[in-house]
Amino acid sequence: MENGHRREKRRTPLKVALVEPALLTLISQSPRHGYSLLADLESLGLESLHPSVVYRTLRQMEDLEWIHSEWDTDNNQGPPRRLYNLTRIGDAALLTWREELVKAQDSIQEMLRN
Amino acid sequence: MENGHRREKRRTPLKVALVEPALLTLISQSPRHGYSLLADLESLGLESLHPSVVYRTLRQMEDLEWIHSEWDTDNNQGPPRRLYNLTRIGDAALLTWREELVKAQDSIQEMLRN
DNA sequence: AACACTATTGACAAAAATAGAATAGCATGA
DNA sequence: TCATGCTATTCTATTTTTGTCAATAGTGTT
Repeated sequence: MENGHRREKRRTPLKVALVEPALLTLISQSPRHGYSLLADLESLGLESLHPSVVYRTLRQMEDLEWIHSEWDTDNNQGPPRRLYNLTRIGDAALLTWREELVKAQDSIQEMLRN
Repeated sequence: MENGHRREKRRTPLKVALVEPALLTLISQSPRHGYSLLADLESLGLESLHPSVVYRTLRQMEDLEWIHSEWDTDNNQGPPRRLYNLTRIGDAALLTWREELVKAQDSIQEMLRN
C-alpha cells in the first residue's frame, strides 16, 4: 500500500510552543495586560498570534498560579483590562522554563550545524 | 470568582515541537530506520521520547512525501524495518525548517538575555 | 446613534499528543 | 522447544491543544 497520502497540516509550530515562556519573560520584566502583551510578543519574534491564544495561555498560567491578575482601575483608554504580574511560583516556573530554553537552544544549534 | 484552579498539565513541550526538524536533519545526514532514530534523537538532546511520537511523525512526513521508506531487506538483527531517506521535497522542507529554527533561536536568545 | 478601536471571554470543531496494547521476527539459554 | 528478552513497528482509545469565530463591552469620534 506504498501510496495514499492523507494529511496536509504540520505539527504545532515552534512559535506557539514559545508563547508561554515569552509571556512569563515579558511579565517578569514588568506587569502588563493581555492586549499589550499581544504586541510585545512581536518584539520577541512571535508574530501574528491569534489573541485567543494569548488570553488562553494567560488564563492557564493563572490557573497554575504562575501569574496573578487584577482589574486595572486607573484605566484610561477603553474597557476594563487585567493587569498581570508574576507570582513567586511563576518566578520558579520561569527559571525552569529558562533551563528548557537553553536545552532547546542547544538542540537547535546542533541541528543547524549542518 | 478569583479562585478555582483547574488544570495541571502544561502545553506541548519544546522537545516534541523539535522532533520533526530533528528527524529531517538526521535522515538527511544518512538514511536510517525508526528504531535507531529513536536513539539518535537523544544525541540531539531530545531525550526519552515515546516511540509512538517518532513513528507517528515519520508516517506523517512520509504522507507529506518529505521522506520515503522501503523495507530493509539486508535485515540482520530482528524483524523487518523501514529504511527512511529524504525526498527532494523533504530537502526543501528541511531548508524551510532551518529558517524557522533560526527564528526560534533568535526568540529564545532574546528571552534569555534577561 | 453609528462606527472604530481597545480589551477580554467563551465555545466548538478539528487536530495533535500521550500512552499503552498488539503484533512480530530473531536470538539465546533452560 | 518453550520462555524470555530484545529489536522494530503499528494501532487505537483517550485526553489535550489548537485554530477560529462569535459574543460582550467600554470609550472616543463623527
